[in-house]
Amino acid sequence: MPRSPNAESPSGRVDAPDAPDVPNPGVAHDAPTIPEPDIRLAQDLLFFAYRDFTNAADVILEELGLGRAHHRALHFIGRNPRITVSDLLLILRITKQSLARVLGALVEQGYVAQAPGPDDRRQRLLSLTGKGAALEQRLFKRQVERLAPAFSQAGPAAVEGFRAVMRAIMDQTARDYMDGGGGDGG
Amino acid sequence: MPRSPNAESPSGRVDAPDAPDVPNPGVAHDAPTIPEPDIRLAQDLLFFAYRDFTNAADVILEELGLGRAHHRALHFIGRNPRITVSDLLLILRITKQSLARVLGALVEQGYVAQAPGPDDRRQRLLSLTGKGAALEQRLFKRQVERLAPAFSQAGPAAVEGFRAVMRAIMDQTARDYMDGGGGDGG
DNA sequence: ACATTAGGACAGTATTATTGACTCAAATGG
DNA sequence: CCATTTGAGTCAATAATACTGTCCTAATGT
Repeated sequence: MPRSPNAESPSGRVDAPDAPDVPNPGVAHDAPTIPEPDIRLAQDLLFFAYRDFTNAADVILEELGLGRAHHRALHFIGRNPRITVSDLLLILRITKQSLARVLGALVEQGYVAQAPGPDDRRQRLLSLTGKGAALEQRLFKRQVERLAPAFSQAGPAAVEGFRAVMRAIMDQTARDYMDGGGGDGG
Repeated sequence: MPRSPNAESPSGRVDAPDAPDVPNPGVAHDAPTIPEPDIRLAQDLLFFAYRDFTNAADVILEELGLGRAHHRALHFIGRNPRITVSDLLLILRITKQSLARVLGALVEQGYVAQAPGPDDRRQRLLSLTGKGAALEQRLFKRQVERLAPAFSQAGPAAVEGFRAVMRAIMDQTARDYMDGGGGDGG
């Protein structure tokens, strides 16, 4: 099993926005049949852009003996303070055991704090410590250095298009996360 | 993709947040200082879109006992017939040993053929066999099923913007590859 | 009381990557 | 001709990230 066993998983925080003009997901009924070269180009774009985007923070991570998995956890905890372990697992779509190693290191090194849930004391609500927030800011800055010039250069209209396309590429579950409090209100 | 030791570029062009309104003669024009929420959003978009894009082909790969590394090699060999091993390494940015295992499996299972270079007989020019092209088509189809509806839904203008932004995110090396024969001409 | 849930832990394995050193054959240059 | 470099392959060891299955505790809920 290479990666994720399932492509879709029913998530918790589903705040269903009624889809606009999405007919049947998966099948383009009347779609103008995108030419193959356009798709080929998009494959390359996704590979190179994602690779170089993620590479941006690697120097800092390596200094600290952390990896990208730690960065991802840090990012999503920072964006969702007091998130439960379960909800974080749903976002990352990795197994509990995979997260445990990464999260354990982050807690042990004082980047992430755990607090018992007020309603359910079994929960360990995750938040960044001051140290964790500082590191996340450092990592974030590196990615800003890559993304901001790209956005400026491409212009606001292009950025709008970028957002629309990227959003349409991901699954409904991920769209739901982004619409519901994920990252902007939680 | 766990990590790469070489980040390859501190991305020379960095606009300092401390120096806001300085006109920048070198590049297009000065950045209107992209708001942090826009960058945060883009981080999430890149994570989810890339994840779900790559997941699309996983079912087929798993059937065949192959991984994403095999898919990437298959993709870039398909797009660059008779590519040398060295050039493939430059595109993928992995080590010879990492490629060797993947490439060995693809050759052994008859997906990729090696031919001695006509000018330099040390080279083993890589191409897809019929079987390899068929598999690549199958994998490609899965990704079309994810990308084509996204493109149709977002519209041509959005796709243009998507391309501009993604292109601007990657390093110069990758842009050069895409401009030069990479993928469309050889 | 009992089943379920949240979280953690242990043991083992797979994939993809890394480094370093080494071989071999072909090309290249004094 | 011979020495060096280069393209490719290989061996051995290791790291990071992920997976599986199983078991455990404590809190919840019925």
